[in-house]
Amino acid sequence: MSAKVQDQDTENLIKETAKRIFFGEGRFNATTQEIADAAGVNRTLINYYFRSRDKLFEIVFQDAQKCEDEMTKLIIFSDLPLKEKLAKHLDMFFEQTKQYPYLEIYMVTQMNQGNCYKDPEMMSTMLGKFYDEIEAEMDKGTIIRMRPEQFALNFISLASFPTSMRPLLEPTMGFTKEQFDTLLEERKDIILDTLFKQ
Amino acid sequence: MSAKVQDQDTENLIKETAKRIFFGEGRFNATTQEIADAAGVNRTLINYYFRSRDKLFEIVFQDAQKCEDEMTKLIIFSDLPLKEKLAKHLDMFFEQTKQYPYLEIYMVTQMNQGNCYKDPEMMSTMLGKFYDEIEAEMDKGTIIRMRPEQFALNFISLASFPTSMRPLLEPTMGFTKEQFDTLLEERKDIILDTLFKQ
DNA sequence: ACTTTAGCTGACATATTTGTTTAACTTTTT
DNA sequence: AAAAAGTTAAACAAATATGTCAGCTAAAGT
Repeated sequence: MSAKVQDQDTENLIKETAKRIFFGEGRFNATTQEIADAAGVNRTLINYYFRSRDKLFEIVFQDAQKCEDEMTKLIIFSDLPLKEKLAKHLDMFFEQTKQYPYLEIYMVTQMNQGNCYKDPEMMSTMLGKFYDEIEAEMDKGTIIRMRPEQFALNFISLASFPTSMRPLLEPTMGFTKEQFDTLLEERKDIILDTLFKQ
Repeated sequence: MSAKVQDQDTENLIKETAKRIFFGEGRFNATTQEIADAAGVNRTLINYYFRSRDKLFEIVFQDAQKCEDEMTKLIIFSDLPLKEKLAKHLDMFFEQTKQYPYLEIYMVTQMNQGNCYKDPEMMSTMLGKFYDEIEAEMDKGTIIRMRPEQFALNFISLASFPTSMRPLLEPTMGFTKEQFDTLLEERKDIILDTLFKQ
């Protein structure tokens, strides 16, 4: 039993380290040796626990993706008014992308290579519900009229882009790490103000 | 002389092919053989013209980046009112990202690995001018008040995200290629309507 | 205390990719 | 026609990364 505990420990250590290197630092081409070094374990342990580098990557990827999806589901299906729902999603999202800023970017490069794990069923259910709520707000006049898909795109753009492109934006716009953090903290309100009529 | 022309042709053919594979198709790990095959030339020609795969990549990358920068400069320093300036930038930008959707994403992964070629001098000049114009619009009351950096982030987010994340968004949101194209074409007006008060 | 076994390691074999070299062949230039 | 530049093919060396395997170690079970 406690053998299994130790197993879990090392296996998990490798997994978490790989996740950090891949999606926290954006080093998608990191070698098994680099991952092993970062985790402080022998390289062959990666093969021992995960068979191959590809499998490790796959597991880590699906892991991170599932985590994000669960949260999104939880918020979307909550009974809050739309604006509060979005506010909550922003909180969660900023937290998540702070830890793994490169996850979305990686998903983009993989999606077109056929490595996709999104559940289209769930996705369309969630989007449908989301679109309905957006239309209702437009009827109420709290947001300007447009196709709900466009509103959804606006929201996800305003939320995702600054975090997922941070490594590019921060130096390009001449910010220090601290300044950019401040900027991001202010963004939650900015985004809601931009999306909803004042 | 015409030897040089032929030289230019093949050299350019390789360059353009590599650019397409890297930043058009997002296959950042494409081998020299794959590039040569796609260009219909012998693999060793890549070494002949560019010494190494890395040099080729570097040249192609800087090339694409310079192209984008030139356009941006041209528009930013034009004498149009802000809203029209942004409209023009959107036109240019959608055109560019349609051709090389993966360019920005790649820049993100490279920026933090130290491979950065942005001119900070020029950047801060452009941003300064941009911020001033934004403040002027806020004074006029055509956009809601916020730090100009936030407005800039809003703009670049709304413009960039849907195109640079297209490979992810299109299937996730359940669009066909045609539907997504339509969506993007509508976006120019949507973005301006979202950023400026009605 | 002894055996078993999971966890772990070093060495090796293999595959992939890259860059170089040499020799031929073609086209262009002189 | 000769020379030069462009191009291809084949062969090779070197580097890098990956996966396997036999065997070692230390903890768990008996």
